[in-house]
Amino acid sequence: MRQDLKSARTRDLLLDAAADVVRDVGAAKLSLDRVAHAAGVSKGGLLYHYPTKQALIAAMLDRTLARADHQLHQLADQNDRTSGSFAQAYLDYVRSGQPDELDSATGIFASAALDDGDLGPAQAQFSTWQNRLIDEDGIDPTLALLARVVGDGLWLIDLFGLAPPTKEQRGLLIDLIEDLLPEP
Amino acid sequence: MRQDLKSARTRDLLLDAAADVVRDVGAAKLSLDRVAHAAGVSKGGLLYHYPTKQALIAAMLDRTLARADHQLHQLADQNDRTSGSFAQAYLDYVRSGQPDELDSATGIFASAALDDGDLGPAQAQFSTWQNRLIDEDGIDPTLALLARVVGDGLWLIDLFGLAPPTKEQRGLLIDLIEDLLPEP
DNA sequence: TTTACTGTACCGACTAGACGGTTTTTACAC
DNA sequence: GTGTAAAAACCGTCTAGTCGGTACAGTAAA
Repeated sequence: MRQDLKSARTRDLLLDAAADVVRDVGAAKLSLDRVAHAAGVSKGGLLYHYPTKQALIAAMLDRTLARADHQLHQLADQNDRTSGSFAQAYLDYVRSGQPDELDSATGIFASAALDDGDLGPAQAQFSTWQNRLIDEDGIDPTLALLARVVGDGLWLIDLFGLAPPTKEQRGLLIDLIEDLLPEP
Repeated sequence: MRQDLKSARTRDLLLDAAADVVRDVGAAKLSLDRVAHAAGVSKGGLLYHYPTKQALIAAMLDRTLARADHQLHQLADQNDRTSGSFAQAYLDYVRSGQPDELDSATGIFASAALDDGDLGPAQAQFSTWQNRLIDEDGIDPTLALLARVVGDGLWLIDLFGLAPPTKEQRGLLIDLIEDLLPEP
């Protein structure tokens, strides 16, 4: 239906705007007025789609997690390994550095920082990834955990800007871990 | 001077209370009234010591970083290695899991989440640690970076509760990395 | 007629910070 | 030691403003 398409487009636009606001002025100054204005939509229009601020933030988080999950699975399918393909994907995901991961981070960040801060969906998603790595990736669980912790570590270090390593340092680190993984 | 002692005690008390508030109700609901009430002090009294909310948060962050830095150096002095003692300390710091690291995290978390979110001091501190690991620890820089990223990764995963690994998994992971480090 | 909005006005709750006043502690003269 | 004046530490209220959410009347399109 055209309405649904248009509606979905506006809803995505609103999430984009909310992510922009978080990136530009910080999660604490994420207000409905600001998001509506950034999206070129009236406050009433925003509330038509997301009736509460909590709903808006939950949607940001959902989209963030869905996108990351999709990209991880795509990366896992691309590399032709008999085992460790998900661990490999985890490393591939953070190899290059900060492309739009910062954008992706805003969902989690906003949800964590804001009022209720329901990180439940994020915790569930990370738990799923962790299980997939540990139980179903066919490699030593400790190696899988290593890939996961390094991946998440680099990603979170980038998110907060806590002295992120250079691209070269990052590349060497990931090379080192890939050498530990069994042959494809 | 006695004033200084008493004053310092109250200031510490206020920082403790602020950390409690962040832990109990979340960083977004950290208000001056709440902190003052939690500390058993009036709002005016709080503002006497920390004239703005920003100053209070900055002080939380400072104390958090100073404590972590102190503990890291203490751990580094304890282990008798000719090289890699700081990397070893980094791993020791996160081996056990969440003792009071969550408490330690509140400073960074609150600062990041709240209004201005000046993470400058934290970024500087992490940068100092990173340099110390890479340049002065006498081991392969990539191994040093590995210890750092795994340490920070586990710590940040704990902070957000993003499917933290069990104590056993954590122990095996750190054992694996310690095996990679050169003999003491 | 339904969907998808716009635009404005408004309410109640909350909050940072200012401010004037009060108690406690310290410094020092005697 | 004692009195005392000043400084430090602290109290409680008030103000100005923000923000989430509601309400509602209207509009354009399908």
